[in-house]
Amino acid sequence: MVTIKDIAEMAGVSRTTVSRVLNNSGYVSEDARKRVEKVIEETSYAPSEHAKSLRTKKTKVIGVILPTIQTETPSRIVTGLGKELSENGYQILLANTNLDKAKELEYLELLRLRQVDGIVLIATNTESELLDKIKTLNIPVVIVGQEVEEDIMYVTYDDYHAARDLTSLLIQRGHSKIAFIGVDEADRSVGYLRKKGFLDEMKASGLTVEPEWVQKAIFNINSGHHAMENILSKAVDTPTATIAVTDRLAIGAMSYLRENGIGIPDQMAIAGFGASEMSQYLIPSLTTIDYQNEMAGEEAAKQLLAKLHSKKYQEQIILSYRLLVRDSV
Amino acid sequence: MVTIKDIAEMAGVSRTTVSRVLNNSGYVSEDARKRVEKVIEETSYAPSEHAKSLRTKKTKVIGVILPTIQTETPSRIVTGLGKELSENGYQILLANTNLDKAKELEYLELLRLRQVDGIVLIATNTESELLDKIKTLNIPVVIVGQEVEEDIMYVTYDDYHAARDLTSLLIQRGHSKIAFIGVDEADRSVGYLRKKGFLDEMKASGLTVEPEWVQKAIFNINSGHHAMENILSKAVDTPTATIAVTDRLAIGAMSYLRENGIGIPDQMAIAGFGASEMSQYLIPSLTTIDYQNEMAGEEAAKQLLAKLHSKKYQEQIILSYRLLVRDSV
DNA sequence: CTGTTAGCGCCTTCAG
DNA sequence: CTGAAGGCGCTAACAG
Repeated sequence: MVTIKDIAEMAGVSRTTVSRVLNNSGYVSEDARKRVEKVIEETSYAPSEHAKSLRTKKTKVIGVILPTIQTETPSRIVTGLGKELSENGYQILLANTNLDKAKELEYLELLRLRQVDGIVLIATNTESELLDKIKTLNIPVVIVGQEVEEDIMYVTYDDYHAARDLTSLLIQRGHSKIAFIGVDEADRSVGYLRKKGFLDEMKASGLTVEPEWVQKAIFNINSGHHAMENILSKAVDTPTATIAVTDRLAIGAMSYLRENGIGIPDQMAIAGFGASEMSQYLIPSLTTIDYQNEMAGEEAAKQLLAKLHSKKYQEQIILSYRLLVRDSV
Repeated sequence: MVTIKDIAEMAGVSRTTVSRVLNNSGYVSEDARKRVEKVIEETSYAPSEHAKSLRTKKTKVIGVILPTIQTETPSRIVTGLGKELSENGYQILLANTNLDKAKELEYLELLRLRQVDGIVLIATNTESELLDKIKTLNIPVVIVGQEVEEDIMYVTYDDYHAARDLTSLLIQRGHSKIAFIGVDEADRSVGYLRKKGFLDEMKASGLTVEPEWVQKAIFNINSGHHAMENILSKAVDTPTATIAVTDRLAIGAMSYLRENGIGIPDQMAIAGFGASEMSQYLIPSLTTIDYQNEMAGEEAAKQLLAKLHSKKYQEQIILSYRLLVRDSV
């Protein structure tokens, strides 16, 4: 393995000088620089990142913790992160919890040991244990997808108003009996805020919501199927529209409707969240909310990079959304 | 930051002894071990990975190069990789080429500089430039998704026979005019082998294939839509079945059929590859090939770990598949 | 403009 | 069973 020492000897200078041309720091004569660069070129030498990290305490690595990589939202976020980070010479160390909440804490610790320069946490909860851990970490952390206390950086979406808008759309279309397929409220963004937006908008329009219309599901297609079954079998007063907090839940719900010959949107309108790629190819195409996940990833990267370079950047970001009105309503 | 030196002092031993208990190497008296462990516990000390790497030349990091993270196949592979690797104390450094082939080479080099212990390349081509680079790398590399020369480790799928089986199924169902939506043959697995399987099976059954029936698409849903349009508008003799080399292409094709009131499977049967999650929720549900992508990831990890620990493990793996016969044929 | 010196935190002979 | 010493490859004062 060729090291800085070899380069120095071959170029007839000291290691310091080599280091200087490597890092573009301090003064180096044009002559010396040329010689060093030539040798570096010839040997295709590249400095050891580990030795550098040991010395500088910087690693140019960002840890990314995510709940799953099998779902569109986190994948898009990581794509956005990757773009922005790689452009700036940073790389991603991936930590996949596979939806195991305990692993979030574990990985936070692991990434600290790895001395990553920063961490992006694609969060599904905002428990205080997690937030406390983050604060003790002493590494810049950005949370994506959840709004948290003011002293932690985050980038999230305006879930509350998205839900209100979507509900409002259905009401405008003449629906007054609207069902809701949600998820656990521990997920503040997806579980709590989307539900609150729905309920508030219903209330603001003077509409009531029967308890049976509100179902709690988990994050998969089958659960949406099951939830729709519950709504239709248990509700005394059958709703004419349903909002599901993710497109996958909406897809599950649609499959139940179709199996039972219930027309969409005539007998049951339906809408989701997330603008999944499939949503436009469904029959009928699904009305949904488009969050710009890739941009969220890019913003998170920018926040982190700004922090690492001691620059100013907005530390709390709430991104907007687009309502994609399609044939399912 | 607490270092091995601090621990040594606090425990009243030398750094060497601390190192020994840390790595479970050499002899340490029960007494000394206890003291050291106690101090480590109290200080929640953890050794610096960088210092360790500098010394040992091992990093416990595996680089993963993939074409995109937004598609199910690579996501599943990474999930499988992650499981197996994290269980063995390895972590993943992610390199996303975003389908830019030039970046494969670039990242290979970058990962070498990072001194990763091994590399998994989820490959979409087998160009010699790539393979040559891999051989000069001097780091264990596993290729996933392509079959390559015998001196490189790989795990891939039996694309050829999968395609033959699928074609055979359609023929058994009475189809003799079968169209094919493929991709560029530079992707040997998806582009070349699946096409060859199709053609060989047709030939073996004495069936001919009109040139217009064979379309070349790219990896997205719209391209499948477009390909189906081409097939139906250009073919003199209209086929009664279509095989698409990915589920996404099949979904695009289905959407074209539906827009044009062409019944599936009555007027046009259709089948895909990949067992995407959506495939079972489509109307009609899509006949497809289930490759066990997560297992492929796990196998790749095992190959790499075996190599790193100088153990024996099969270096060339071709996984089988399951044919999921559903309503679209 | 350049080189010397001194570590960063760890592991690994080599002597006890 | 334990410790001293050296060095992995690099950067950062500091002194020319």
